[in-house]
Amino acid sequence: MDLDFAQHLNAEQLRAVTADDGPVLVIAAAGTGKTRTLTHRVAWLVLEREVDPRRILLLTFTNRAAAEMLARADRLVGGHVGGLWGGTFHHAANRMLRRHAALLGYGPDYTILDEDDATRLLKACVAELGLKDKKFPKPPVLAGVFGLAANRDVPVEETAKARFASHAVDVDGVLKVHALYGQRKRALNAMDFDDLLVNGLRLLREHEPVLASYQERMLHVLVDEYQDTNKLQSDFVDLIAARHRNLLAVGDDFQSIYSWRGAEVKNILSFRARYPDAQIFKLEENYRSVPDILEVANQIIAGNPEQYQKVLRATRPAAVKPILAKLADGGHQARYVVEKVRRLLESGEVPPGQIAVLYRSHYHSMELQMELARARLDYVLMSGVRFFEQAHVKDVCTLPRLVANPADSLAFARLVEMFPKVGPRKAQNLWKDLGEHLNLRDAAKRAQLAELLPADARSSWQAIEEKLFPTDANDGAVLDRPDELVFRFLEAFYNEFAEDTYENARQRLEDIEELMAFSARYKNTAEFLSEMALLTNLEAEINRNKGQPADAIRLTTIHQAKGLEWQAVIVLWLVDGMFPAARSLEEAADEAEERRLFYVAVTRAKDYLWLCVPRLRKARDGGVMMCAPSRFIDEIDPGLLQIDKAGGFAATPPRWTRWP
DNA sequence: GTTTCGGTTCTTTTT
DNA sequence: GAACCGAAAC
Repeated sequence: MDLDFAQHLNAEQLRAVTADDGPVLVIAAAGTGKTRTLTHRVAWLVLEREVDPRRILLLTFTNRAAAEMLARADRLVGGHVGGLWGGTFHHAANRMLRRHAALLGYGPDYTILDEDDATRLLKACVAELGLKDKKFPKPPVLAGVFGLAANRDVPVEETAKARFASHAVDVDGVLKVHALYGQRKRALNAMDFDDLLVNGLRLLREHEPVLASYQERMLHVLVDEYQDTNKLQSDFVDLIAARHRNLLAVGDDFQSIYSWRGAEVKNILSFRARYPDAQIFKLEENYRSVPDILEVANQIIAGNPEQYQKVLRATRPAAVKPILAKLADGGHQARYVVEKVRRLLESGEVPPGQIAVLYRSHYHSMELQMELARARLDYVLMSGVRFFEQAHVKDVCTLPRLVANPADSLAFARLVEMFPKVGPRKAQNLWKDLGEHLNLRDAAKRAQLAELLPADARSSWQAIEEKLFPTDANDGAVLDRPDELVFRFLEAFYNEFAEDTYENARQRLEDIEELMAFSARYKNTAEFLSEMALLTNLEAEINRNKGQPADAIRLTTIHQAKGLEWQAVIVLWLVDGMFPAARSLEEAADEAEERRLFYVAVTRAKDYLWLCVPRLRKARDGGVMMCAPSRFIDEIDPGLLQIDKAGGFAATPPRWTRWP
């Protein structure tokens, strides 16, 4: 099959796509066809260089990016990229680890702990060590410190000391928690997200034959969003690519927004130092945005000192100026956005799916959500709580988890704590009495559990026992199918439990229906559970709307908007303290990253851009406080923006909820 | 001694 | 919302 590469690509892109073997770095500014370049590179390798797709490794930052690129590459080459390894770093590591887990002392069916699991386990560790104290860091904070240390490949002690420098924190205690947490994970046969990367790297470093086989196999390694790789990830890439040295990294240092997770812009800035023979290509021609939006973007980023100087060159004709909307408060902002969205939709020029509202933090969207609901406008929320991490989803996955990994104490505790008269304490004692192990295939073990449960809880369990293990059927079959397992669990217990527990039980049960449909796609329970842990809500959203792309307005954080584009973009709460976020300024003292985040937001827009600046925000005590416009707004030449004072609206009337 | 319930507080960003 | 805390209920 013939593909005319020169016709599909501009000169810059074509040079990158057809580059010779050896290390290649592509600096791709926003909207310059980064994905196009990567997908065409894959097509080029397969079609022109006749590389077997199974020998190409494509590492991406999100599952969505991987899915999109694979689909596009597949279209380009006419369906011949099957077998290409594509996915996130975590996925790639997981894939290797499943195969070689024993080498590191794990069972092949190790459980992946999501954030919620990890936090619970940490909490238990803190309690066990008797460190529960007002002044001791909370589990999510500890998780953050441990994660940062792991991802930067730096000792926990160092990270903890730096993080708690200004507080009198018991660093010794923190280290003890870390050690115990590690032990517990081992006992559970479980890895958290960081362990996947750490152990993936260890596997390669400590087991020469494994490393050699992957190095030999991966003839070409392509990495997307290279500016957001951390130490572990860049080491991983360097190791895998060391044999053939066909490494192509694509990224944009201006869009590095994950340093808080250990990402190092240094990786992209020092690429040439590590690969002196690297060919470097720059993509600067922007096909996405109108010139005024690009000019705003260029001015924003000019405030940052970076090494790869580049200017976005517009290719589109001039159109409307970006709008700076001066608003009274959050309520006003919400009504203003609804009004603008309405007008865009009425004009017929912009479909709902081409409108996005972006913000720094999830909670910034609360008022708008209410206003959109009131206006009966549909929206899709890429929300804070991941689909798979919602309480009800986790509840129904306890049985599959125990089947896959009988040592999974977290799943066990979650399961029995749903029963009456069983709380954390009882669950812990039960687990001990069961020998810290519950194999559901073992009838005697199940009987033992029934025996140990308090009377009120026993009937709950017996209903489950009868549904799951009817005496006449052959036992194992149900257990191997997560959808069937979940379905029976619903019938025996959870439907009723949900009705009693949740106000919105119906909606939650609908989620579970979706979950069952999703799980039916997987061959076995372990694989399904891995995917569940590694997919974010963004991908879940796509799965849920499969077949019919959601034609609704999108509400999303800027972080999750990375790599996406819309005709119309509205950015909320451009106010000092919210954007830039006060916390990120004090903790990391890194204004530059917040500025890059703003740059990412602005460069998502193709035609229309609104920057919203309310004057008042709610204070913690329920009152209101004045706020200064974001410092980033001041960095933009006022002549570039059209000011909208939105005079037709009034501030939200105060609500007298409390007598002064 | 535990579980359960009701009220209060607080929200950065994600695999 | 959901995580936390304190007090009532078993």
